[in-house]
Amino acid sequence: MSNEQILIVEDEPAIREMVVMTLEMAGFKSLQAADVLEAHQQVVDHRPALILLDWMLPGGKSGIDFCRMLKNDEMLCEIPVIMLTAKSEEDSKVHGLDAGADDYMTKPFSTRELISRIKAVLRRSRALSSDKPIEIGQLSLDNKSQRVTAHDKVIDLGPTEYRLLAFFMSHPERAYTRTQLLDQVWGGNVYIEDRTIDVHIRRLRKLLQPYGCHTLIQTVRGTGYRFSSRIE
Amino acid sequence: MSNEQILIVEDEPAIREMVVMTLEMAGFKSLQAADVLEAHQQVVDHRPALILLDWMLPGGKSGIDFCRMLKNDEMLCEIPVIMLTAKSEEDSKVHGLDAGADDYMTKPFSTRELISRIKAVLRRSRALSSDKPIEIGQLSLDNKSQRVTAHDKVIDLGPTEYRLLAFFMSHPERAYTRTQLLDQVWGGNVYIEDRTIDVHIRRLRKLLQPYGCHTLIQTVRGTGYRFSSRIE
DNA sequence: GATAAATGTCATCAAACCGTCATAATTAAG
DNA sequence: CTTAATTATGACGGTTTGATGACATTTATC
Repeated sequence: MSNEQILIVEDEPAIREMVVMTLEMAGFKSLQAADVLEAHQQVVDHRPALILLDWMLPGGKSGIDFCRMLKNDEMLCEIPVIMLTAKSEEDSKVHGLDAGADDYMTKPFSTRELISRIKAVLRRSRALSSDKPIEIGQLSLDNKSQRVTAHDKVIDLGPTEYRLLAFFMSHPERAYTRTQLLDQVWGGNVYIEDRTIDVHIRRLRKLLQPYGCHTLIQTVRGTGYRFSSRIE
Repeated sequence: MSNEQILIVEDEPAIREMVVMTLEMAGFKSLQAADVLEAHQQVVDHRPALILLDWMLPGGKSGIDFCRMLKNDEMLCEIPVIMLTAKSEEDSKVHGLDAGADDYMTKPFSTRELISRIKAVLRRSRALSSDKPIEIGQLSLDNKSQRVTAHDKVIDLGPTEYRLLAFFMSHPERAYTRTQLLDQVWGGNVYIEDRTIDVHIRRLRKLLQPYGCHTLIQTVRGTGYRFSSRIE
């Protein structure tokens, strides 16, 4: 049921048109907005499946603010957001992710890359709600029964470890800061020490160790952690 | 596929048409309704084998209300319901199940997934009304004679324990919250304490214990319970 | 109407889970 | 090689959660 609409929020018409073309060639329907106000209208009216959001926008509110607002809205926070930033604003990567964006891209980007990222994000955002288990390496996480198995053996995780692993497995191959993990796994507005993450990572690793899967959770020094099936 | 009619309740004609097409390609007959009023009419007139129900509907009554109403109706509560929700309303999956829905899907969804879920739900609902008992592990539940046996010995269960076990055995390998169990087993809108579930679980386990089947009912800490033949 | 079975609620207990800290180990930089 | 920064790890106390037994009320049965 590909009623999938993708909203592109971008002030420069040329870029917007280009993206729309790309999207339609790939079989997506698209919506457009030139500023935050229009964007908000479109989101409320059509509930797009994904939002491409320029970091710099005219008017009082920037893209980051808009993203924050979305992610704080109970009804809208599940819509995945890909932030678009100019190369000179590279630093904004971190800020973009902190605002709750699901991915970011630096302009200029190739149409191929755009489509592939969009598909990746959509796939990810569906993964958890689907009733098929997520399988990575020897690990299999079944959200329906809330159970994790490795080599067909059931691994008994506590609630928090389960949520943490579920997040990692639905967002693999990318590093997250402790703050991001707190936001995503614990949910916003918690007053928890950053370092507590270390302890939960430790516990998770310990539980995965007997199955040799602890190597999947990798430390990214100076940043945080990453779940990856690639060997470090 | 026999004379099975599936009712799709959805206000947007485009989506409705697409679903109808999908259903017919898979060999199902279909009925349509755009709002709760029409839906009710169709249900009374044709008694469909299954209902696809949009969560958001125009008019005073929402899909959830309609579902609750069905599940409270002695005559209609056996008709399985699959709730359709927009992606951004993901939280509603809990509420959907709480209202007594048998499954939920988030839009947009693939036609393949739709058909597979429909078949799964129909299979489940047939299992209970079929002549053949449900057998899991050593346990056998025969809905015709309303009896449960293990190793050919009859286990004497109270009505509530029987319904609880019947629900579990027709929905294995999935974690349910206490609230969901209340709505599914006790029927919607009951004013019963969540914790009461614990007691019934306890009673059920105690009765199954002599046959070693108590391990089938598993605690999912922080969530609720699960019926599973896989060892923990 | 009396007895027995079934059911919902509560109080209590034990286990688990979680967040924090102190300290050890590791890594990076000078 | 030293030092500073960062992460790993073990332990602790408080809190939450589920298990369990007892009890009161309702329902069914004779």
